Amino acid sequence: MSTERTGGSTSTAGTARGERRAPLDRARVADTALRLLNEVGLEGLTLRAIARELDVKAPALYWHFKDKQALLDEMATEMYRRMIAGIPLDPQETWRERLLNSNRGLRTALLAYRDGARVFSGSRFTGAAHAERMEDTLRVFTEAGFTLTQAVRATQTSYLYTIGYVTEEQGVQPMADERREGYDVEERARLMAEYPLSAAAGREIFEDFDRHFEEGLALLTAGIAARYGIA
Amino acid sequence: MSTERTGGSTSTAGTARGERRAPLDRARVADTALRLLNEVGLEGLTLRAIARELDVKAPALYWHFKDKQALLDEMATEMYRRMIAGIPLDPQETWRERLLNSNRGLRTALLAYRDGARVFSGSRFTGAAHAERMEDTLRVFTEAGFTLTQAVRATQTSYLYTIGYVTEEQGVQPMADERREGYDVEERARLMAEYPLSAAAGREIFEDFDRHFEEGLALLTAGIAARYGIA
DNA sequence: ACTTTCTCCTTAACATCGTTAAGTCGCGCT
DNA sequence: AGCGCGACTTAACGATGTTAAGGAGAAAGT
Repeated sequence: MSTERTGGSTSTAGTARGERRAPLDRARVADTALRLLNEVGLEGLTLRAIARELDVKAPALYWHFKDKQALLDEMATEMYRRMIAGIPLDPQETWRERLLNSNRGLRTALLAYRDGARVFSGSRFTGAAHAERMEDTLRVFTEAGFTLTQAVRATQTSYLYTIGYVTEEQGVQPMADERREGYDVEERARLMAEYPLSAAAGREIFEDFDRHFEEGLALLTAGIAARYGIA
Repeated sequence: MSTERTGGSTSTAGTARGERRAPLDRARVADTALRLLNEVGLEGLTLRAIARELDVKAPALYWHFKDKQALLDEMATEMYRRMIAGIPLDPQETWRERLLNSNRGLRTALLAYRDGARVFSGSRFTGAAHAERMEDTLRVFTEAGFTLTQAVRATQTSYLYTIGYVTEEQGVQPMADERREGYDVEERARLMAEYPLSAAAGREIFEDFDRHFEEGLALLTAGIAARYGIA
């Protein structure tokens, strides 16, 4: 989506003439791995599959990454970069807008990749590239009257809610169109016939993810405003 | 912790005399696997290691579980059973107490096992054993004046927050005493010298997990009370 | 111009993993 | 006595992450 493409993509055909393929770098590998992730999912994302996509053999990846986790870390970092590129930062935002926008953007970014939430929460950022946006968000909050402690609590709590939400969401619905088996709402209701409230709750848990995510965010912003006394 | 133990535990010694070992069942396997989880972590929890602990060979587990995921599901279900056993349900509770108690209990239950949150959130309950407690909690909320929709939103949102919180917490601190490398707060502060707010936020993110978890819960309860107009 | 060094990748191999197929051994039943 | 079935074992398969050793070609040194 972002950087240029060079090599032949489809298979093991190799470069056509004697032209040498440009050497890999971490960004190209991470980019390709993210594309592949959407086709095969996290459990299908093997080093050999990634290497094949790059027209290279698996051990070549160890020249650029010390192990698979380091590659996953780079993927998470790239996901984050694309996320903040999709959320332009407006210095005029209120803290509410900032909180809503960042968490909506985070959810969208995670949903953009199959198993995105699991990749993201199982990895750590490489470098300190994420600090700039964090700094700006904390500034928005402190200038709105929050103490730094309150600002961190507010943003961190909603961040963790979003991660938890999307993790669960992608467990039920790996991609926007397909649904994982074993989550038929009606069958669940039949199984829980003895527990009417829980049975009815199925629809509130396994459907309408967009709306329910928003409601959770609304609860959080209401709580932040109420507890910290900032409108 | 809960059921009786029979076989020799330490190694491959086998039963002493001609006495035959009692046949396995799902509960014994799950119990042993949970104990082993704390010693070796999720990535060390192989079928062969579990089998060894049970004085059995790995393929024997396939008599009781269709695959490894089914065993992990049973482990998650057992974690849940032990959790609700640790939180006696008091029908006199207010919705606030119920919400605080269940989420504190959930966090404690997840922290009781290395990688507990990842095991839990990656698995699904076997059967409908969890419905009883869910029903009771929804009853507490609806009798307090919430609509069913509101009750589900309130409990689900805090549930997802807790899962997200502990997942992150165990990423930094796999067990109560040990800390994973790469999370030195002071080194992080030095790396983020250009971003003073973010640097200072480190302490608010990577230390004092108990207190910060509580603060997030407080934000949520405040938000639920405010948005749904129920004291 | 020749050699050395360095970069980036390949080939080969290892230990380990989840999983399946086929066989085994004792127990209860008829 | 023979049979069937429950509960395992032995053997093996393909795949995975990872390491060791080597090799081709560009860059650098003298």
